[in-house]
Amino acid sequence: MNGRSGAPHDVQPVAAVLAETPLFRVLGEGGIQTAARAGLARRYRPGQIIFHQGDPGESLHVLLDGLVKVVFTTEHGDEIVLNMLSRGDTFGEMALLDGSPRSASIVTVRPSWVFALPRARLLELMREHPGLADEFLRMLGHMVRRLTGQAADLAFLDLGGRLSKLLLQLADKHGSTEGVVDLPGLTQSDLAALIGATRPAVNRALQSLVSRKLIAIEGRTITLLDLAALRRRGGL
Amino acid sequence: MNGRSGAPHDVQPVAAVLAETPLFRVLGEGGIQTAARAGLARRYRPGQIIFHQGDPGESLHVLLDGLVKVVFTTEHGDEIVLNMLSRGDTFGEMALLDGSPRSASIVTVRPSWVFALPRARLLELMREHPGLADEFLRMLGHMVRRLTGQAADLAFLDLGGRLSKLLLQLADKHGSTEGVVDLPGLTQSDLAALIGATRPAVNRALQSLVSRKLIAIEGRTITLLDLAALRRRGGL
DNA sequence: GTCCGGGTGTGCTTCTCGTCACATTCGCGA
DNA sequence: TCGCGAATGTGACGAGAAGCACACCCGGAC
Repeated sequence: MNGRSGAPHDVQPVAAVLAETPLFRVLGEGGIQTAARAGLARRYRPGQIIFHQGDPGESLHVLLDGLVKVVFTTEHGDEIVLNMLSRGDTFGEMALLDGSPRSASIVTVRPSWVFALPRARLLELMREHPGLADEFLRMLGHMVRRLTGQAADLAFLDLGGRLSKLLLQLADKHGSTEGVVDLPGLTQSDLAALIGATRPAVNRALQSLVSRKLIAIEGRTITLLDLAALRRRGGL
Repeated sequence: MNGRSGAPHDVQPVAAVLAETPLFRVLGEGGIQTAARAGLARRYRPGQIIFHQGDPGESLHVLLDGLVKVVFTTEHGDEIVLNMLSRGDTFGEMALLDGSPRSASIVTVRPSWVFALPRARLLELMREHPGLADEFLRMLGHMVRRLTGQAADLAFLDLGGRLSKLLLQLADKHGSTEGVVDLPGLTQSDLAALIGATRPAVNRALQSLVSRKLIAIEGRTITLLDLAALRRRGGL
């Protein structure tokens, strides 16, 4: 970190994170360096918007560090959080499928460091490395599966079930320690938007889990005490 | 129709439908013929299962004629209908992204005629016609958008709203006449599974729409009387 | 014709969860 | 250190929809 963050010059740290992602790993050492030089890294403060739903989309993004939420907004202003992303996750893939506008907004929750690769550069890379295209398709498959699962959860699980499942997922994907959800900046309103519920309802559901000793809350840190019971509650 | 339905020999009628699909249209006259010969067409009675969720998936399918539903089943046996498909629609695309098992089952609602193209054949075609790959990606983009919309609907619309929206979509996509949902074989249970609700609740919501003169029901035919009001009810 | 089964229309009860309203606490900046 | 706004914890109320039960209707099999 030399202060000139976002400059295409400090390639090494960018390449280091890209090497951790399933998508870019297939490029190999050289390809990753090329990719890192082909894009631009930028830093964002919490609460900033990386791009808006509806914007023209011309780049693929990789979250080098930090935490962001994927927010879908309806015509009436209702918001649902489709996903939380942390280090090594990619977003903005939809722009590469067709030229269509961004289907959701990306909002930072914590200070974040984001790498953006123009569509044209990525297509070049794909031409050179067919494995990249394969991996890209695998990503899309995963996304479709996750979305259908989310729809099924909304249809079949009650609020407590959805919340239990969400906590397990958050701890698994973004938790620093096993079985702990410690995500500064993530409010109960965010949790509510992730499971399609209201903030007061989420609060009550959390308290209910606390009283049954399935979780413990201190400040913004949620510790999962009874994983088995939570999984049962979440329909797993 | 010569009785030997499904034989790879009667290429012309298959090619005719393929030419109507956005995906295969890009192949041009010759490519479509090749594609039609590379796959297999089969006929199904109502209620049959074309493939099961969990099956290994090694082919892309095109619905040449008929009506099928895409059913996702949870571990507990709860079912949600993700989509209805009619003539010219494709399904089973997920198998081509990765080698993963089918993510949903396909069940015929009416007598259906289905074309199946093995994964390997499709990949060959894509190598020859790069436009096919582009079109395929566009399809996936559309699918992702539809799924996020579905999730948002489940989160924000009440049962009546989801039902209104569904009726508009069904009339638009599968209706024989403008503003009419005439889908023999499609039960109220199916409607319920499409919007994540119970069958009695759907019935009541339908009756409510009837009493307010937004729709009319005679037998299995639903006529949409007040499109504007339905759209409003469905959050459009 | 008669039986049977699946699909449809309704009534009733229960409970979840949205809505509104408010007190309390936390965290950050002046 | 104080103060203010945001985030959190609760209470009361009502609407919506699930669950359960049952009557009716219609079409096909025998």
